[in-house]
Amino acid sequence: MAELAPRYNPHEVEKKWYELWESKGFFTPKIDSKKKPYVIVIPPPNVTGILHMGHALNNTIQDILIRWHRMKGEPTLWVPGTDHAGIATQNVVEKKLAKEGKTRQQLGREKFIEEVWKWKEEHGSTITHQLRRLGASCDWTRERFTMDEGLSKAVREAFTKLHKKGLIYQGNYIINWCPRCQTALSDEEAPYTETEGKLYYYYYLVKDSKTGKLTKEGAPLIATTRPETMLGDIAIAVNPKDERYKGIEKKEIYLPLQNRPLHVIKDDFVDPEFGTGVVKVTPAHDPNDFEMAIRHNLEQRNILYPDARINENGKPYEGLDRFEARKRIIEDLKKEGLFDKEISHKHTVPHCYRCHTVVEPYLSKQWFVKMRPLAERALKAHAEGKVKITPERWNKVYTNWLEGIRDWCISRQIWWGHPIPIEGDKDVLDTWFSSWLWPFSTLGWPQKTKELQYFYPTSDLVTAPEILFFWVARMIMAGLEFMGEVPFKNVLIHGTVRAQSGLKMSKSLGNAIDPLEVIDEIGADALRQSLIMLAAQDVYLSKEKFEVGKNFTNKIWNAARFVFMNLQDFKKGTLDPDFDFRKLAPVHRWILSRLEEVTHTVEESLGRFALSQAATELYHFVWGKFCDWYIELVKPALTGADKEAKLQTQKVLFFVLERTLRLLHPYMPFITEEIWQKLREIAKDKKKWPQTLMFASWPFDQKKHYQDSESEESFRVLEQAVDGIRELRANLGIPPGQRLKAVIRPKSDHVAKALDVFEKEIAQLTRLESLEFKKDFQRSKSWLGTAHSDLEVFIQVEGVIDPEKEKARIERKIQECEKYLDSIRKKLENPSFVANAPEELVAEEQGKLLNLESLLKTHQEHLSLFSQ
RNA sequence: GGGCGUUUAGCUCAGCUGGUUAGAGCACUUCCCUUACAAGGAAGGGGUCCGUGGUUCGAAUCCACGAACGCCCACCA
Repeated sequence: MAELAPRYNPHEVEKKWYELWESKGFFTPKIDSKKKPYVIVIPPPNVTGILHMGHALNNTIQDILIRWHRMKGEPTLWVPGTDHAGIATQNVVEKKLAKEGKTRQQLGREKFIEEVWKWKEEHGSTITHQLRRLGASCDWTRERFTMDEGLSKAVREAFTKLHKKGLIYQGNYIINWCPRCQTALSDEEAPYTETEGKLYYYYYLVKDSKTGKLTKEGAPLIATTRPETMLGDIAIAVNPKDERYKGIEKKEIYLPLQNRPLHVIKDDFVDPEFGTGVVKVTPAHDPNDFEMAIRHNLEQRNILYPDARINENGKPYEGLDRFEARKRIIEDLKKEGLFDKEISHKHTVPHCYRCHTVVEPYLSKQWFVKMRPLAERALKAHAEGKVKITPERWNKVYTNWLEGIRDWCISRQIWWGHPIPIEGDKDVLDTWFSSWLWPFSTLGWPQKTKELQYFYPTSDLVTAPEILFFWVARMIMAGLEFMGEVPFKNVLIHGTVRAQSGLKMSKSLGNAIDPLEVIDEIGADALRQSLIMLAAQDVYLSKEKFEVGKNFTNKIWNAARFVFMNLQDFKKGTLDPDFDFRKLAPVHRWILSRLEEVTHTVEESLGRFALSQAATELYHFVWGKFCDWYIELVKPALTGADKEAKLQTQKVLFFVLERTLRLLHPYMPFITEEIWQKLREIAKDKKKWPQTLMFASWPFDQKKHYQDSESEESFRVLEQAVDGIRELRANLGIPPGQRLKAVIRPKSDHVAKALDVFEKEIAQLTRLESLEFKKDFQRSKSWLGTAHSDLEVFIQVEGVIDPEKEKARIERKIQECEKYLDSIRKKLENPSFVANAPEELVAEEQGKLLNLESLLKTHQEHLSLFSQ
């Protein structure tokens, strides 16, 4: 006979079932042309990654959707994989080499790439194993890596196609350059951070027409945040409408320190309000100046080596780091008497998203994708409703970005990545150039595989908002471009997981909670349930927040234990699916009606991606209805002599538990499978059951909606009656075991009728000696009562408590309370106590005060019972 | 400079399209180890739903303005 261990042991259970699921191939869907598949592609985590709470949330959501659809009988595919993460991975391997005293340059390119692959073989599966621990039901037989052969082929194909179409071009442009990683970065990879910087003012030089000498007299004053870039100045610019600088173009302007002649140009870009109204023009080191240089046909003068040291164009500062050069140049300007002032200036500075080094706008030859034509189709598809983003507000963010899209710099000067298939080019492609093909490259594209045909386009994409531009928007463009169809129909954007402090969780900040540690402590199900219940929006995590899930797991386990303990002699197996519920006793009809209701709300909530709401509904059904009321009500029938009543109860317990496990399974796959398998063992029609709960049918059925409003209404009255009696008992200090006589005065005939339905149950739950329903009950002194919306409840206190004595007892308590309160208040009103005592002590006293005040209020209310 | 989000109990947050007395978890108080569960059960205390004004028979919910905090985007040198 099946029974459950006194304690749920997540480790054992999780290992056992996951291995079985995976080894039996349960995660691999069968292609069935008659059925519409449900497909998700995983946002591939970095191959260097280890599972953090963001992943845990993201993948729990996906797994819930996947398991839900799988139970609905749809061929369900979740494609897993990892991303080669160019710069990140290269950094990791370089660090490893550094420990061995080696650099990648010493190794050479080929050897280095070998090292990376070696690293990948050894460590690359860390995160996918961690996903297994979480319970993720990915089809691991289809696991892909963005650098594996098939995907590399897809990348080459995509590049070639776009190149042929003229959508890929090469050119000298200002790009974001990370001097540490020594590579170009896309705009998205160079986020701006607000920085407290300086704005430096200094004079340029003008050639005196008489003496021919260079002087600051009559020369323009210029403001800049990056004085070192003056070494690359080609011109100065003013706004053509700026009256102050009328005729400036006739002057001969020279660059200080290098004493080079500069052009003077007029351009609308210059804002007369900012700084001095004169801009130094440095075409090779500023994107705006670059644009101006093109408009005015100016030379571009590069002054930096790739590592951001000054190059030979910047003599005499050659060899100095950019920030060192800045210092020296300011000093030299001061020496020459040209420096005017510096003021503090808040501005935003781009930083490398990988290493946080200040990014340098840098002129170099790079590859670009012309985005405008791609973006227009993506916008059109979105406008036609082919892709929907949830929550709704992200749709505008998406369209705004596409409308203002700029060309995408796709070449990177690193070694780890897809080589550009153009001869003689040493660059590799941006990592995202492989990820944007993910929804179809993983299914075999450019080959026309049957997988591609069947599973594309995918269904939903689940992701954090951070990569909406990086990834989601680009996938939509790629899908339309290469497949002629959007890659997914829905994008679900979930909240960001943060530490309690509001900061992003990160290892380096030491505020991270490791999901695996939590799984070790309380199990994957508890982690999943907690995360989902919390994740209605952004999640601010702390360890205590996992209590909800932990306690819930325990509750489910114990409820199941109770059921099993009472099914020992249960031979009749399952409740027939087409059993007529209406023949059952009201209490059974009630729980079945509630079960049906929760099934519908869960279905409805999942349908609009309100996963957190569905989780909360289930939680309250299991705990608040099934455990707190139904199990309690049903206990006597299970131990009583009425065999028919007992059997009926066993059947319903079995039925409700089994159904509930199915509803919970997407959220808590392990514990539900464990219990469900035990139910399966004792089921009469075991052979009809699927091998796993994963394949049990999802219990929602639109056509068969069982609702029993009569028993539900009666139950609401029962709750009021029971609450009323318990309230009186607790408030009057009557021991729980004390038998009582009670009278209920219903407020209407309707309520009276409802009361009759559950008369026995009311008496049972409140341990009554007798219970009467009297519409015209007149209270005498020996009865005390309380009112609820549909009824009033009275209990006889004569012989149970002495009302006078009880009244006196409460009055005494009130006095004690007041006395204590008084002493605390005095203490807190004493200024020297508040000033000198330790903070904790003061806080403690204040806490006591609040508690006592509430206690006093309670006592006073109890006292009022006697003066009704 | 634009855009978005958040503000509800001591703490962390639910509250979907406006509708009984605004909910949950944790914490707190009192009682209870009742044979599923003390990681539990029962009974409680605690809320001018950020502010102001408006729409409405009715507003935590809708609108306007404002405040605080947070996020995203943007070429002000």
